[in-house]
Amino acid sequence: MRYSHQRELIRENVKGRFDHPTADMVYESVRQSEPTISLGTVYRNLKQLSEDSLIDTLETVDKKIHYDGRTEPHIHFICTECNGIFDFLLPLQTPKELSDAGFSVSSEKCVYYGVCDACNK
Amino acid sequence: MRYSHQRELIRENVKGRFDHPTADMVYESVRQSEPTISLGTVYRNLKQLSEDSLIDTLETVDKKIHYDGRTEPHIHFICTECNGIFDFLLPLQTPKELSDAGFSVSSEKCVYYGVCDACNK
DNA sequence: ACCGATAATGATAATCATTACTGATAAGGA
DNA sequence: TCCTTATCAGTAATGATTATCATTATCGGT
Repeated sequence: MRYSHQRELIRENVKGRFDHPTADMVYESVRQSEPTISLGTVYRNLKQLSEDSLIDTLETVDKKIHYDGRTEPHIHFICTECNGIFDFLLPLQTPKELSDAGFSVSSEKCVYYGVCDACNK
Repeated sequence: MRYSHQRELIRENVKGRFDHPTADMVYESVRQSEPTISLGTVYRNLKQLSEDSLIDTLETVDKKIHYDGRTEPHIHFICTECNGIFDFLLPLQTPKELSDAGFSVSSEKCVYYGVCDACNK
């Protein structure tokens, strides 16, 4: 991947915030210091950075893709009242530990990624 | 919710299959027995059924919403080679149990849903 | 320091899953 | 049966994301 000033700004922006921004949110933020940057450039680079695992993605909130500067293992807690997204670093808190912290869990969704038995052969 | 023939067909279709279909896949299938059903009707009812927890959703595959007739707790395994979606019923298999079954896990994403501490007050 | 190949950009058009709208139909209580 | 209104079929609109394209920037080689 060849260096580019725009991509570096985008990477630094996502790495330096913890509000799980969408492409548009990153665009608005980076635009403050780089007013001529294009929305397409932001989309293109966010996708590229996540494909190279330099940033992470979170698709389970609304119809938008949210990006996450944290690359260490952690889980997300989504509040069904305020739609806020909270990080909980691993090792994984038990539901009881979460409820003690004031977070009442009503459901969870867990997805594993990997290679299935058929493709492993 | 008032009874409707179309909604019943849609519910039965999703409940009777385990390939995590998209709205379009349900549409094509239900259309076999109900040729005049509208795609908008399928979208409307799938959304309504999932909001009432009669079916489940899975948003983490591609840009489409996948629906799931299983409502009992289970996790999904997504193969990064063939994009297949596999169900693993709870109690949760350990990564070792999965690898023994031929499924090699490379990453996982876990989301809890509930009410955060601020909204609980 | 210049050249050439090509990756990356800005601007904008296209895509496509989903939602909204509209007039007609049908469920179900009075 | 009549009335209210949820639901329908058909279709237009929405909106996030991706593709296109002419121009610009990066960077290894000369």
